[in-house]
Amino acid sequence: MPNPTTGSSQQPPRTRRSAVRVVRVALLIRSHTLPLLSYRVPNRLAGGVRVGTTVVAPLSGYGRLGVVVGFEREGDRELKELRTVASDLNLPATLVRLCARVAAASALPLQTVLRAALPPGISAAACEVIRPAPGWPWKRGEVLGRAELRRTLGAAGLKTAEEEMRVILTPRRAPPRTVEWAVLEEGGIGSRLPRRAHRQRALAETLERHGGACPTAYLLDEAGAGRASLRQLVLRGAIRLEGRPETAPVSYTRGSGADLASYRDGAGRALERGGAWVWRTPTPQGSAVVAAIARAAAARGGGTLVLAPEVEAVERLVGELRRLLPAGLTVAPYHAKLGRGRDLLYEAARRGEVDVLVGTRAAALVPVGSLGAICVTDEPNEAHRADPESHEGVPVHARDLVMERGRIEDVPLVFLSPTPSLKLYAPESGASRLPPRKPDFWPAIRLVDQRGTGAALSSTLLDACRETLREEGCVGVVANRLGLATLVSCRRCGRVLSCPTCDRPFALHDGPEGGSLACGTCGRRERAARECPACGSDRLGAAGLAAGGVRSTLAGALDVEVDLLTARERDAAGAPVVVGTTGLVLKKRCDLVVVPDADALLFGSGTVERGFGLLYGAAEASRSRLLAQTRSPEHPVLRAALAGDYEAFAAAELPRRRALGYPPHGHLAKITLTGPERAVRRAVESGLRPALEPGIELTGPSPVPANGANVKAKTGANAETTSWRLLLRARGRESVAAAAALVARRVAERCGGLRVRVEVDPEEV
DNA sequence: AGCACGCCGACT
DNA sequence: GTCGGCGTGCTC
Repeated sequence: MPNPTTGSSQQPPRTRRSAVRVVRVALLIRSHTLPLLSYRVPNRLAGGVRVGTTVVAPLSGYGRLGVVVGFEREGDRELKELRTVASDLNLPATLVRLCARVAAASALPLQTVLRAALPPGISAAACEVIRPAPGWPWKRGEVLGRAELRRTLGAAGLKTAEEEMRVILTPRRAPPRTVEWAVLEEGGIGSRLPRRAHRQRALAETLERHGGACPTAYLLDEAGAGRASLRQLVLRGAIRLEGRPETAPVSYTRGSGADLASYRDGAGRALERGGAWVWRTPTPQGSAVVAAIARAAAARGGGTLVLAPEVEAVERLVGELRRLLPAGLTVAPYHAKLGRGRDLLYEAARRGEVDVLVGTRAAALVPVGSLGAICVTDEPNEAHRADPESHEGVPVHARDLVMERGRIEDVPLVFLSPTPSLKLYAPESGASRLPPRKPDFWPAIRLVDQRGTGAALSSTLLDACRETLREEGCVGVVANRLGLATLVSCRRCGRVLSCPTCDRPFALHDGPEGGSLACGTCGRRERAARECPACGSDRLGAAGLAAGGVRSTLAGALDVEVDLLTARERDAAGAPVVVGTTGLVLKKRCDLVVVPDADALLFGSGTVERGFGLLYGAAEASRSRLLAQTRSPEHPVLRAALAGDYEAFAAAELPRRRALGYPPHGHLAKITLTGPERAVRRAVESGLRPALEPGIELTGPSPVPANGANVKAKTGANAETTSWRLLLRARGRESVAAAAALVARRVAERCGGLRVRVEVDPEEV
């Protein structure tokens, strides 16, 4: 069978005579059901068309941007011709193959993945006037939007104009933006400034330090001056302002490389042997390990692609790499917040001008000239996968994406984390292991057995906090649940107040009139009840450790200011005690880290694997001591996490995963259908179940409350249209993905009222 | 019958 | 993404 991305094996396009005649094209329009289409290559374009060439091809009369994804033998079918090639958007053939694999493995349309691999901000509607017809208001060579052409020529007129090649679609990179620069005039300023003009002097000095020219945005920021001072300098004739084309934010390293020696062997070994490697390295050593890998790659003449989970981590890493790597290498960040600069970086990386490209998952598909290594930091982090709900980027974990990329481009991969995901650590994943690095420091651990106590915060815990505060240390308290309490129950009959739709206990949130009840699953909010709905008693009591409650209890007991740190709020910044969610509290290092409910962290929400990582991270974030309260002090996962013993954890969990058929031993796809129950059931029973291949197991549909209030608002879901979950399980990843893709296509084609979303191998089910 | 509207499938 | 076909349902 001919491979769709490499072409038929019968007629390899080698010489001019056998140049490609017919190509398979993925048109980049927002339609999830449009198949790949075939076009004839006109003689004038023959030779310039290969896999990865971006082309303009007609579809219902109009030109469309597309990517050549394969060849085909000439048949007897009448085919339309390609119109032009848009050569400054071409993708490397290897990247197209990667996109095809990613699409197949994730049940996503190839078009969606290709779009993510193209430079951001393409103007796909720009048309160039080639041969203006008599009477046209435009001159030859003029570029204008398709909308304007249509307004003047009409729909039919535009079609004819395109067919006669009077105008052609010219998809192009985002036009370069100009930024304002301040330039020192001849003769400088120096003594001519009045003595009191501090700001102007600061500006002038900063400008001189930058060699006499600098973008004004940086200049004002660095000198701490406003535009008024800048104006003054212009009026004095000391400087002038001018527009210059924006440049990619590529910077040079300026270190010595001296701190990297101890990681040289590991990095060298991975790059020498190639393939995928897991390197268990303590989080604080992460930057140095990345630097060592980048250095080893540079020594072999290759660039390095580094992936970090969040923008903030990317920027931090760029700064540290500049400091750690020997002078003379180029480093650049790549993430969505760069705006237009991202497009320039894409181009610089493609031309091989960036030695180390550090980016978020958006960078995983960026072409990098002479790529020598790929490095994924904080590998198990879920932020490495785009939220499938947001429709931004490819909802595939960067780990899985670069695994494929490494294979196709034959580039060594190194995955870093002290607690790698088990699906990667399992020997069956194909990743080899480098000798793990020991943490430089591990805190003293104190485990408080809470069995048989009613107190939420033990006296041991409070004493430990007091002691740390006496020594002027800081305390970080991990409480992942928001609100004052995780549940409200009746003290008389024991009834737990729960959400009527989700049947999960309500959390108690702060607010007027006794606060409100909030459902963590669907986002439902209610006024806090005064009486038990079951027995009418007014003896309702709140329980369960939540950030807000822990904070007020601690503030009262310790008599200090306590900062609450959650995604939403942060007050009392700089307080000696911080209570908050793991991600935020563990970012800052504390002398004492307190985990008041280790059981909730480990088993409360999500997988045990994630809980293990969080607890391990809590220990890493401590500069001196860690205290954890638990009701299962003997639990092996808890023990392993607190002892920093990942190997013991993996040894216990890996056989369990194998037995359950979790990745990489088996694969699953999570399919979410949104719509009325009857339509969902009909679609599943008549359309899907009979179409499944043997060996693929289907469970569901089971109702899933839309996750969070914001999702509900976005999708307009209501009581009649809830979401339904289907799970597909099979041994092979490709077979679940294929089945999931089939489901998605069938539902999209036949069941108009339903929305489908597919996630292959989600991090959590 | 005549027309507006919306859904569906084709487009290469 | 764009278009035409066709069915539904409403109006003259």
